[in-house]
Amino acid sequence: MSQNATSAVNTGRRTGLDRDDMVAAALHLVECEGPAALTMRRLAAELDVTTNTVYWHVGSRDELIAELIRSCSARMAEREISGETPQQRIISAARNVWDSAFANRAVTSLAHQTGTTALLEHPLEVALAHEIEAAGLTGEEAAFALRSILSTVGGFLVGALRDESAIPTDLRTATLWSRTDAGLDPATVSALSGPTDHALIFVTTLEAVVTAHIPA
Amino acid sequence: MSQNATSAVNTGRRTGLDRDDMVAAALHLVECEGPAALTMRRLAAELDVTTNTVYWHVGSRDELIAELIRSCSARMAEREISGETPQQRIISAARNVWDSAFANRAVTSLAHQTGTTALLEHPLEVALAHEIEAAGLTGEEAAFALRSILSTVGGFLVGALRDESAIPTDLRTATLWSRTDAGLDPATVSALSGPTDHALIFVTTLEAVVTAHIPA
DNA sequence: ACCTGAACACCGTTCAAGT
DNA sequence: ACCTGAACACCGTTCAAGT
Repeated sequence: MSQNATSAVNTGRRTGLDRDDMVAAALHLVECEGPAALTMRRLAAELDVTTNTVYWHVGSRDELIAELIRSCSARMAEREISGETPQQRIISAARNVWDSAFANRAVTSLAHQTGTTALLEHPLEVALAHEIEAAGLTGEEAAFALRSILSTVGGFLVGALRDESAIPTDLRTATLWSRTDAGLDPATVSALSGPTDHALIFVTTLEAVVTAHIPA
Repeated sequence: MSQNATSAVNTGRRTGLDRDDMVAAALHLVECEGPAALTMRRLAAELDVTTNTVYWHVGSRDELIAELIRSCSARMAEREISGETPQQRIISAARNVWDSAFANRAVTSLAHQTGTTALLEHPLEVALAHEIEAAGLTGEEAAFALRSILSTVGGFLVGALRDESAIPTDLRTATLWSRTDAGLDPATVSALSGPTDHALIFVTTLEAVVTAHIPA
């Protein structure tokens, strides 16, 4: 992809690339072609170096990904919290987690696959924690509310970010329901065979969860 | 692992194995050594055959996994629903999804990684759908309630089934919170740095979601 | 119909060697 | 300090060939 400024071929040393360039190229790869495209060999090819050069700078694939997630973490946290009441502000903060995940779905999927979701969302979670404390909860109570809300967000995100097009037609949720014949109302089966408005059910459920955990 | 009954070495034809044996061995592998252990080569070695033999019987890795999930699906659905009121029975049915996922966490993780969760849980979802209809909801209303409840279950499952020991210490949720210094109450930070009682927050939140979506 | 040997095109990672 | 060539031990999958 990028050629060396110093005319000649990459023989010997000095590519002019550093760790940050590796991470930047990795992010570019993930956002353009998805998490699966991020392989060490592919990244090396993109940078016109050997895989070993990548290894020298980033250590390993896991470290590269951790660094990538870390670098996105701060950027994704730049979101405003709105609302008058504590409950409204908590809902707003939780929606920020949802919105930022959607705005960066490739990176979010990568984090999810590699178990680094907590790292990616931590700044947004801290913001949410502040709003929960502002509502009057601390300690175990605050932790309980935060974890409940975050799990709720996570559940809807998994459903909403799942790439159904990558799944064979006959294994898709809608297909499974359309083939269901277990004495359910045809209208119910029909509704379940159609598309899902993830954002709508998320917001509705989020309000219920927040109302249940946060004193008015 | 298993040797041929017919004395000699596997030269030529007839291993005496069929598609079901492949699926059974795959299940055994997943349950004993986790989803990552399920590779075509590993499975072939376990059965004392060539990878091609596996391919001949199951088609591909994706088909093998789909078949594996399908075979677990029915078995995992054998759960009773208890409770007097519609709400109680819905909560019971939702807990069955949770309980069966825990009882079969290796297979559940595999399904989750391969996008076949819907296939695995479908019978339990059908049972839940029946209880929702028994509560008086049909069509879009029933679908809305079902999807909300299932997403909620899914969110808590992701958190509860995640293998934290596979994540480097400094990327774990607890570690991230213990290092957080953003003006939060020390008691809150301390609580968030400790272990999570997934089952407790799940049950509490589930009740809130069900109450919000199902008329009493 | 059922199975093997050999190969293709990938992975992550490491070692010894070069400048 | 920084980079390459070559290799190791894996993947999923396919092709031609055997019985």
